[in-house]
Amino acid sequence: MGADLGARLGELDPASDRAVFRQIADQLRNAIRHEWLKEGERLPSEAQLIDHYGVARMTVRHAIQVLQGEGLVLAEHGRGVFVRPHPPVRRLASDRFARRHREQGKAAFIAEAEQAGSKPTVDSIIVREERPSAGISARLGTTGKVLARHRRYLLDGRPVETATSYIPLDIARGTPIADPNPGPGGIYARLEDLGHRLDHFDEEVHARMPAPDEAKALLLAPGVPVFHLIRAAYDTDDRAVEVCDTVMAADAYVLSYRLPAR
Amino acid sequence: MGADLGARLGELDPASDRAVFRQIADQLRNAIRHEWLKEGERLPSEAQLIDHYGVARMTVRHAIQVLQGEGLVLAEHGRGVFVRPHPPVRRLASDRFARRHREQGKAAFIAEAEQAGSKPTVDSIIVREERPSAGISARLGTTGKVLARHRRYLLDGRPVETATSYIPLDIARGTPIADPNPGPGGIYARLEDLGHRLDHFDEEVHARMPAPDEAKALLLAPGVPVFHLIRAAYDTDDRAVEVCDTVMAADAYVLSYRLPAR
DNA sequence: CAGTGGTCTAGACCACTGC
DNA sequence: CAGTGGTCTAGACCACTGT
Repeated sequence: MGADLGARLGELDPASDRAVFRQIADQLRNAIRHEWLKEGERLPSEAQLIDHYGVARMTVRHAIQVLQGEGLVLAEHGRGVFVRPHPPVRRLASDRFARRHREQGKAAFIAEAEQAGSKPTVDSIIVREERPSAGISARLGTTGKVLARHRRYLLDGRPVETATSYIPLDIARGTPIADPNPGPGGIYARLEDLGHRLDHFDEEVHARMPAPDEAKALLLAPGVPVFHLIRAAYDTDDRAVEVCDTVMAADAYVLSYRLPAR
Repeated sequence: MGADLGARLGELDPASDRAVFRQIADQLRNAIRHEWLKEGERLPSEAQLIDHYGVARMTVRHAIQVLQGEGLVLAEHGRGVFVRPHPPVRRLASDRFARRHREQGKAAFIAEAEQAGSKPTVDSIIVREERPSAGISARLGTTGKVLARHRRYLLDGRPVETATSYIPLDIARGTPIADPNPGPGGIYARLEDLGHRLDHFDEEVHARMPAPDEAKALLLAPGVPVFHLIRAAYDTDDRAVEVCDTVMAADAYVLSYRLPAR
C-alpha cells in the first residue's frame, strides 16, 4: 500500500475494548473522510491490510464489510475495493407536476432529464389490470382491479427508478391511458383531457433498505437505501384519480419541497 | 427450531450457482415475508441452523448478516436473532410549520407529539456561535460564524431525530433565540416577534446510511437508513432567516407533502 | 500468469442472557 | 449454569481482472 497511507492508517490499540475489525474500519473510514483516500481510489488490498495490521483475513474482510454497509466503499471482484464515487444526483422539485410543465407535451421524467442534459430512457413498460395492495386500494377508494402501469426509468443508461401508476378502471378503460404509450404529456395530460382537472398531489416519502429484487432492478450497490414514494393525484372534485408507487435509488436523488408558513 | 419451520425452511440446492449463505438468507427472508416467522419472533439459533443445513457456523452467520443489512432482523447478544418489529411511525405533514400551529404556543415537535399521544423529550441542547458548513453558509448568505442551536428529540424515550438550527448573528444575537429555551412557540415564533414574518420553507430530503456517530445518537439498528433534511426558512423579504439540518431515523418517520398541480 | 476479492470450513475463546 | 451471539484465527479452494 502507499507508504503515505501506511503511516496514516496507524496501528491497533490492543488495550482498547473496541473490536479489532472496528478499529480497522475506523481507520479506513477516517482516511476516506480526510480524503487521504479519494473518490474512486483503491483501498489497500486485503493482503496488504493483513500485513499491516497482522490479523487474519476474515478480520480485514469484516472491517471492509462494515464500510460497505455504510455505503462508503464498493468491492469489485478481482479488481479491489474502491471509495464509492458520488453519482450525479437528480433533484426533484415540488412543482415538478405543475401544469405549465405538462403543457410542453412531455412527461415529467423525460422533460426534466433532457433539461438537465441527461439521456432519459423508459423500459419494462407493462400495462395491465391488477388487484393492487390494500394501501393503494384505500387511497383510490376502489375494491377490485384497477389499471396498473409499470415502468422503469434510466438516466444515461443507469436505472434509477421503478414506478407503478394505478388508475381506477372506470376512468382508464378504453382510453389512451390503457395504451403503453399514452401520448404527449403522459397520463396526467390524458386525465385532464378526460375532464379530470388535476388539483394537487399528496406525496408520502419513506426510506428503507431495498429488497433483493429492488436492488437488482436498480443495480444498487450495498449500503444504498431507496426512497419509496406513494403519490396520489386528486382532481378538482377531490377524487383520487391516480396513485403512483415509486422506488428510487436514494443516492441518485434529492427531493425538494416547498412548505407554506401560511 | 420449530418442526413446522424446519420443514418450511427446506434444503440447500447443491447444484445451484447461488452461494450457500445466500440460499439460507433467501429461505429465512421467505419465512419472514410469509409470516411463518412473525414480527418479534426469534429465528432458529445459529446452532439449529448449522444442524439443519449442515454448514459451518460462519456460513450461517453470513446469511444472518445479509438479513441484518436489509433491516429485516435484529441480533441480540445472548438472546437470539429476532424479526425486527416495525416501530411506531411519526408522520410529518407539509403544513407542520403553519402559523396556526405555532400560535398555540408550542414548538412543532412538542405540539405534534402530544397530539399523537406520545411523550416528547428534548435533550442535548447546545447553543453557541459556530462556523457552519459551506452548504449552510451559502443558504444563509453568510460568511463567518452564525448562531447554532443543537438538540436531540426523543419520543417515549426513544431518540428519533437530531437537529441543528443555524441563524445569522445579526438576527439572533442578544435575543431569546440565543437562549437554550427560546420561549413559547419556539424560535420561529421569536423570529416573527423580531419582525421576520415567515413566508415559506424550502426543504431538501436525502436518504443514506448513517455514519457511526449518527447510529449511536439515534440508537439505530443495522440496516436502518436516515433521512437527512436541510430546511431553509424564508421571510416575506425572501431572506433566509434560518436553516435547519436534521437527521432522522428513517424507520420512525413518514414524510408527507402536498404538491400543487397548479 | 499473479493478484484481487468471494466463499467456506473447523475450530477457539469471549460476553451476554436467563434460569 | 447452559444457551445464545460476538470476535478471531488459519487455513482451503474458487472466480474474476488485468498483463
